[in-house]
Amino acid sequence: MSIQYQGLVTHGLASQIADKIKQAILDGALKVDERLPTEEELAQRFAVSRPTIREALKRLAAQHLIRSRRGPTGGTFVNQPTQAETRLMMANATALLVSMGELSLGDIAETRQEIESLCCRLAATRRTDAQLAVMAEEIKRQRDPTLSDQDFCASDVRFHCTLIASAHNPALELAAAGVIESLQPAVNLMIFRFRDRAQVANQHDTLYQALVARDAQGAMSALTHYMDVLTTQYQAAQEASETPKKPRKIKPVTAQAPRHE
Amino acid sequence: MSIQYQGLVTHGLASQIADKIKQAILDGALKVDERLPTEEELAQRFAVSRPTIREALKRLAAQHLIRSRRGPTGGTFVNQPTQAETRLMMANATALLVSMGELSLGDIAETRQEIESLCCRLAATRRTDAQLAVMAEEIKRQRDPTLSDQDFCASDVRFHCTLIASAHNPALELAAAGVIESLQPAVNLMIFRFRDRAQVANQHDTLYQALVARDAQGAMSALTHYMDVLTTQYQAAQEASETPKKPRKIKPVTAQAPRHE
DNA sequence: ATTTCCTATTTGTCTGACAAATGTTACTTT
DNA sequence: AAAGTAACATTTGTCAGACAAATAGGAAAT
Repeated sequence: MSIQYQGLVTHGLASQIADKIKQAILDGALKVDERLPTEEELAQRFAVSRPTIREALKRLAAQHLIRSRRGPTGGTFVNQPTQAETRLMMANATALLVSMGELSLGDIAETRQEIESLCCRLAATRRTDAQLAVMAEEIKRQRDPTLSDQDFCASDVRFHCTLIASAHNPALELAAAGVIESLQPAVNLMIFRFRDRAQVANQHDTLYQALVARDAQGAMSALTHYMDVLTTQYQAAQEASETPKKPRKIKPVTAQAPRHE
Repeated sequence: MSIQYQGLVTHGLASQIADKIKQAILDGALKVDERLPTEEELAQRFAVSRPTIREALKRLAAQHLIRSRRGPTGGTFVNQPTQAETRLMMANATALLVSMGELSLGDIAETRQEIESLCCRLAATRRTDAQLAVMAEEIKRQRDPTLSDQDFCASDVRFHCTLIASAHNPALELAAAGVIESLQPAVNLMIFRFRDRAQVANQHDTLYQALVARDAQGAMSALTHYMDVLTTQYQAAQEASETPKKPRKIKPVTAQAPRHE
C-alpha cells in the first residue's frame, strides 16, 4: 500500500510559496524586470502573514531570482540572471564541495585539463585578435619580475579564462567555471611555494603561439605539459608540506559574490 | 580616487549575517552536521532580532548550506553538500539562463557534444560491467514499443547519465550536469514530435557496442552521429512549428528539487 | 519492562508596529 | 514662471512579543 504523502505540508509555507513564485518565473508568467505585488498583497493572496512572504522572497533573493528596492516605485522585481552571476554560483558550489572533501583535486584537475583541451581545439579556429592580444599582455605581465605573487596568480586566471572565452561558447564557459575556480587555490599554493613563474609563463607562451598559428594540436600539447607540471608540483608541494593528515586545507578565496538587491 | 564602500551598510543586516555564517562554514569554523546556536542566541550574539536571524538562515537554507529541525534536539545544522544536490542546482541555474534567452540551445548542444565526447574517450577504458549492463538495459527498454514517450525520454536521460558516470570523474559529471539537463527539454520536444525512437535506440546501441569493445573512436563517432541527428531534427521541428517568433518556448521540466530541511 | 502521556525545547508562523529609503507633490522663493 | 526645497506617501527593512507545531526525553501507569 504505497500512500502518497507528497500533497501534505511537509515543507513549510515559506518554501511552498517560494516554489510557486519560482515556478511562475520559470514558466514565464512573471517576466524579467516585472514587478510583483507588494509583500502585503502577496500575503493576502497566499493567505499568510508578511513574515512568511518575506522568508519566501529571501529564499529567492539568495538564488538571485529577484531583487528588492524600497520606496514608492520600489518593490520586488524579477531579476535577469547573468552568465557572470551563474558562473560565480557554480564556482562557489564547486569550491564548497571541494572544501568538504566531496570532490578530489585530482578529479578536478583532470576535468579542467579535458575541458581546457577542447577549448584549445575550438579556440585554434575561433580565437579573435583581441583575445590573442589579451593573452600576450598577460604573458608579458607574468614575465615582469616586480609582479607580486598575488598579481601573478590573478594573471594566470585571466589567461586561462581568456583561453576558454576564445572558444566562443558561453555554455562551455559556464561548465568550465566550477573546475577552473576551484582548482585555482591549489595552483596558487604551488606558485607561492616554488615561485616557478618562468616555466608557467613559457608554457603560456607556447600555447599562445600555437593559437596564433591556429595549431590546435600544438595548443593542446602545450596545455597538457602545463597541467602535467602543475600536477607534479602539486604533489611535491603536498609531500613537502609534511601534513598528510589534512590534504585539503586549501581555502577557497573566491567567495566575495557581488551583492545587488 | 577609488573609495571603498564595502564597509558600509549597503546590503542589509540579514545579508551580512548570512555572509558571516557562510564564511564560517567555508573557513571550517563550523563543521558538517555541527549544530549552531539557537535563533535567539544568534540574535543576541549578532545584536539583532530573531526575524533578521531567520531571514539570514533562510538565505543559507535556500543554498542548501544548512538544515533546520524543530524540537529539543532540533536546531540548525550545517549541511553536507552532496554532488547530487549541486548537480540539481547547476541544472536549474542553466535552465533558467536558457529560458531567459541568455544561453542558446546551439551553444549548449555543442558543449554537450564536446563533453560527452570526452566522456566516451574516458569511458572506453574505465567503464565497468555494471555500467554497461545499465546501458544495455536502457537500450532494451527503448526498443519496447509499449513504452510511453515520457518513459522513453527518461530512459534517454539515464543512458547519457550512465555514459558520463562511466568516465568515473565526479567533477566531470558536475560540469556536464547543466548542459545535459537543460538540453533535455529540446530533446524531448523532438522525440515527441517525430517519435524517431528506433534511430535513437540504434545510435545508443552503436555507442554501447563501442564501449564494450573499448573502442574510444567508435564511441565518439557514434555520439557525433547521435548529436547530428538531434540537431537536424531540432531545426526541422523548429521550422515545422511555424512560430519562429518564439524560438525558445521550451519549458524546463527539471525543477522539482527535492526538499529536505 | 513496555507503553503512553506529559513536558520542555526549538523552529515555524502570526500580529502589530516603527524605521529607513525614495519617488512624488505641493509649496515657497527668486 | 521656474527652480529649489520640504513634506508626504509608499514600500521594504527591522524589531518586539506571542502562540502554534513538532519532537525528543522523561515520567507515570499498566
